Amino acid sequence: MINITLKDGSIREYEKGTTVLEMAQGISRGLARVAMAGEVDGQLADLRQPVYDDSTLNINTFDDKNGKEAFWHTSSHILAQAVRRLFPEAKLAIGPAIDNGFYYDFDVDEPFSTEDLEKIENEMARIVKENYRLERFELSREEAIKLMEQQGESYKVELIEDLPEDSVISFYKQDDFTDLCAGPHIISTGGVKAIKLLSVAGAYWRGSEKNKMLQRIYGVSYPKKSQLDQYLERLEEAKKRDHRKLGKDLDLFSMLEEGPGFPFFHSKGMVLRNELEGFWRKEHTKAGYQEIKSPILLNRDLWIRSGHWDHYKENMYLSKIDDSDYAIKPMNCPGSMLIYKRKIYSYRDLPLRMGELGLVHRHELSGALHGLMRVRSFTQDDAHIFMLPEQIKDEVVGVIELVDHFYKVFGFKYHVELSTKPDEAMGSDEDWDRAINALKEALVHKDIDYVINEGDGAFYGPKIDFHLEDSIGRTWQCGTIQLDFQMPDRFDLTYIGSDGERHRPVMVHRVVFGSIERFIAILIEHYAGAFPAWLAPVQVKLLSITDRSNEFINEITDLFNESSIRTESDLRNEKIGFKIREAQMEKVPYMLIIGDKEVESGSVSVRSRSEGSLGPMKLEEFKEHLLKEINERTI
RNA sequence: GCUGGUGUAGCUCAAUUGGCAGAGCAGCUGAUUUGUAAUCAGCAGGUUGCGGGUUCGAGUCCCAUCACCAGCUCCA
Repeated sequence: MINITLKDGSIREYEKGTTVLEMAQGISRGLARVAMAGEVDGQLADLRQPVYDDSTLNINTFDDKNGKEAFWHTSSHILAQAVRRLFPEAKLAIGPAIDNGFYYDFDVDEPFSTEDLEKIENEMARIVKENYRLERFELSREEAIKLMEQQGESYKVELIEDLPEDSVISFYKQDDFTDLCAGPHIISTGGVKAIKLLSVAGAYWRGSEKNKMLQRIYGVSYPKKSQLDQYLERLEEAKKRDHRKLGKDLDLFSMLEEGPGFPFFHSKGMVLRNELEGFWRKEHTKAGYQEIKSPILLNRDLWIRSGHWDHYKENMYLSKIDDSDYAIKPMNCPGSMLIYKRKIYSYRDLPLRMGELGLVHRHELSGALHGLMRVRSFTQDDAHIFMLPEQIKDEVVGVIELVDHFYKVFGFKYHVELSTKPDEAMGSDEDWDRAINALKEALVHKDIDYVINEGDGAFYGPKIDFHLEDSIGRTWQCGTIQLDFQMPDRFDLTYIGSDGERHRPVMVHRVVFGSIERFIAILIEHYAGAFPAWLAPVQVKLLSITDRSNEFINEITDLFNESSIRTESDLRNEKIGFKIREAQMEKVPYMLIIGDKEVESGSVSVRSRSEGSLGPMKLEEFKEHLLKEINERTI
């Protein structure tokens, strides 16, 4: 007999070799019905897996990450089986579960069409209805290769050949369809009640453009139809919020053929930029930053010195001036380095925080461009902090506090990731350990949970990334704090220590917004274009009922202008319903309706974008209310 | 950059097998002076992304090119 510790801490006895599913059934029939995978001693386990030793057990349902993975993994097998039925000549590559669903790569002569997707989806529904059990079996390397060769699956053979010597080679079989797979899977195909194939796209075998382009089919599936509908609704909602559409509708910016990847900001988009930059300046001054501005165009020698010429040239825009090579900056750091080097610093001068809203240009691949999210020219809210080694923790804490403050203003939740030393890295192990520990200490000090990405740091230093979550649950990486062991070396930066000797300062490179352009894109989608008053391009719109109120409206406009409230008036000879409709579609936070009544009483009739009519208010009272809302940056 | 798709009026979209490029909204003009999400009428708006080709005839078919979209890759 073996002892199994359950999630609630209770211990149960089972026969050796009892499977995870049997245990789930023993715990609760309800749980067994929704079980999709298990965790044995924290290791992801298949439901069919027998357990031979004392272990801890956790049953995963669709609500758990592991459960989803098993579910979507099975879905991808159903997809592959359906494709094999309809297109017997298709070769299978790989088919994993992803964050939101699954995909499978196929090698076929003809790309799949939309009609094909429909047929495949129907075939998948049939396989679900036929409710095959997924049987797991293991083979030796030779047998595995032989089996896959028999089935003509050359990609699978390649995968098996690349597996480590001692690895278990497992297969899953449903009906007459067998696929190489590590698992786990749900018990039978019948559990996948709702499936939607979303798209087909080309994808290289093993992600390398040197390899053959395969056809990748993406899909999602859920245990219940209602969950699928909910997911599809969320996709629709995301589409409605697309910043490219709203950017056009709200007249914020445009992307033109004349400058692919180079955004044009319209006056309303500039209001957003200026507000964000103003907020940034104010908060950074408070936090002890100096602001600098370095040139956009700098000569080749600098880029050689910074290392960009050797490692980043493909992405840089180059120019020749008077027979010398120049490049447009793809990053701001070299400029900051030069400013630092202008002086000799004492250890008493550190930490030195130099901020720059720096316009950078990078030649991104044409296929990578995406609205304001991915552009070729953008403004980083950069800053470089030069410090003593023992100041790392305090400085990082300072940046964390700044980032936290910024994201809270916009109502973003966020999570943090810490990336450690990669295989190829510069700097000694001691430097890395000390730096990583300082980063960890800072996070612990601020009581922030974080995920560690082992070996995912840049070769020049470890980093902390901030991933913010928007109003419909998508995450975006924006802020980063990056330690850099390389730049101070390359530019031979020094400070004079208390011992009178020259020392190398530690440098941190950090951004809060990431890029103003991308941040604006995220804000547009986060707020669905309905910006809080402090950001709204037009904060209040004055709507006349008849032209008898024009004079009063002009007086109000002057009054608001004096307080820098962004005001527009609509004096057209139109019905009030029509004016309200337009102002509403422009997502103006407040509308003031001004007719004879208001002129007479000197009051305004207030309508809020979100709450509708608020009734009459004294003019001064409304003004104070709005100013308070703007100054407090409330939502 | 690669694979597939798309490109028609300022915007959203129509146009049978290749056969006179059309509608709504926006714009302009006129009427209407209106109370919380669309007042009515009229007018104007186009080298169908750009360049070639096939054809009696091309928005439609072919070639090339640019941009965009979905992915791959990369990343703020």
